[in-house]
Amino acid sequence: MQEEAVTSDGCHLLIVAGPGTGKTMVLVSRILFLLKRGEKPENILAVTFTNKAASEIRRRLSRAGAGRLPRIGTFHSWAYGLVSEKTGTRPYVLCEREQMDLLREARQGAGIKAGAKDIFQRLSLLKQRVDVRLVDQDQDLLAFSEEYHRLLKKYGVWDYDDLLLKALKIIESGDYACLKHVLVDEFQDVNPVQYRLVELTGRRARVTAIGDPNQSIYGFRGASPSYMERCKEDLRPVSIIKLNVAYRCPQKVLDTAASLMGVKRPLVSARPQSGHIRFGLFENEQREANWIATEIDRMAGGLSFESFNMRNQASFGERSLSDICILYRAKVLSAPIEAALSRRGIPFHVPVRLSGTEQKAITLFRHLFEFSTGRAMDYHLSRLGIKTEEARRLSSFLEGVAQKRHSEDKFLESFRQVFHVEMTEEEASMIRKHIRISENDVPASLIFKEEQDGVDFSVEAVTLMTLHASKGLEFPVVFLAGVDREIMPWKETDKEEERRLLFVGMTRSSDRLFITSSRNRRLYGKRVRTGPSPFLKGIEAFFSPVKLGTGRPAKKSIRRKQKNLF
DNA sequence: CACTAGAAAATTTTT
DNA sequence: TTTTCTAGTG
Repeated sequence: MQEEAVTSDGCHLLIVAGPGTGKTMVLVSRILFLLKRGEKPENILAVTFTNKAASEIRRRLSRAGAGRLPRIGTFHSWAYGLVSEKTGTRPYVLCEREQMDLLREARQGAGIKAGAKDIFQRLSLLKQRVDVRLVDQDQDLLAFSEEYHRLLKKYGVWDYDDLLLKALKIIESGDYACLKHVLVDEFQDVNPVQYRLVELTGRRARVTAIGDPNQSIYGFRGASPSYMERCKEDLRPVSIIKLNVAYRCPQKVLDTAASLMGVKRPLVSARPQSGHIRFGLFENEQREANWIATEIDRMAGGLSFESFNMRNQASFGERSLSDICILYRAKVLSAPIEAALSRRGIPFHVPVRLSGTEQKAITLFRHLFEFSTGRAMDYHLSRLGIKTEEARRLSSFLEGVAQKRHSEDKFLESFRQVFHVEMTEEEASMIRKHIRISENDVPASLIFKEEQDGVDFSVEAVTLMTLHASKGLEFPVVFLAGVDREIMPWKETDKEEERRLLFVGMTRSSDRLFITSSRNRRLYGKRVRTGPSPFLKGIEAFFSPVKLGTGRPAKKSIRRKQKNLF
């Protein structure tokens, strides 16, 4: 099936690829196939949702000796390319923080009482759709939208949504460099504007769309899995290929996951039969966390007692810490787990999250820096509270700054002297910690250190992250923590999307899967009664339960324990 | 405008 | 419980 997907020819192609079926491999191989067949790289475009995914594809292509690479990038970088080509400028796109600042301003200007975040969320979702008329919306939203877009225009800056909308206009006009092949990864995550972009491009080019409707977990930001069905109508003629063999999960995990989704025919595992699924119900989140920590300790060969050096060579049956991940629905749930791991001296890493203060400091620096590159100068000046006149007189100084590749400190120092911009030492150190001025790009640009370095999975540490962040990753040992009522699914959210989220979590495992839940949980300072997630009902038959609280497998009273679970 | 007290919210995330 | 938001003061 993979080969058929790679070499399919003649019309559009929809590849339905379940977890671990070799989605990225097929995508990369197909690009190689097209290149080898003589397609010019500039006629091929591969679209992803994240820069990380784009780099991964680029990396794999290079390693396979692809030679000159086709265009590979996110939807937004594609849009950015179209817009800058058309307008002959380099649009300045607001980061999240800048956007928030601007929308607060817009909220003031429009005199709206409703919460800023709330009204903006609504507007953004609206802008991701093509089938809604703004005129039909309520007065507050209308007034807000008008003021917000007036500000964007005034400052000459863009937001992400507008970038895509403008790109759509360009594609609609037909005035763009022709493509022959467009390949879209994670197709189940497209929002309406992105879908329309692909569909329109598909009238002149061949589309290869790869995705898995069961892994659509971004409905809250406008995505809809329905497009995987809809494209069968819009992209014609289309071949549809399903990849049914999974190379990651053991059969048992696939069967359980299929049962969760109500799928009749589970994927077929190509792995040697292994893997078991254990379920543990605990009294509270402390016990749950302790049990997870103890289990990891044991699996990794007793970290508490072994010497540090022994850790790297996991002996037979033992696990390396980097093989293990703990997933949870929301970041708030990680605290007790982090504490339990720390108590046992088990190293772990969590994706960094920037505090509000850090974001603020970084944005301040971004304004300074971007101002010096000469883009959207009025905008940055207005944010910094510097008069335009004052700045103009210093233009010669500025020319120097962007070119000289100053270190972050030097850069700041220059600005302090010339503009008297105040910055506390605390802020400066936050900036140093997270931001670097790129030495490779021309013109120079800012780089988030974490973004560049990413998570280093070779480090001997357990990985903690949200279920969402785990999509696309794979670990031999997966713990799904806090699979409770009210948490999974989260409060009043879309149940089916939450179900898919659990599906994503379960299918990260290439060997062992642990699911834990708690009867009581402290959440936002309140103790709430939870208990197992309703999603687990109906699939418990696949689990081996864990004896409550102690961490020992329940050998004797399995039946009774199972009855008690719900 | 900068600061702060008190209120209100608190997922999930990328660009 | 902790962080973020916002209106109101200085």
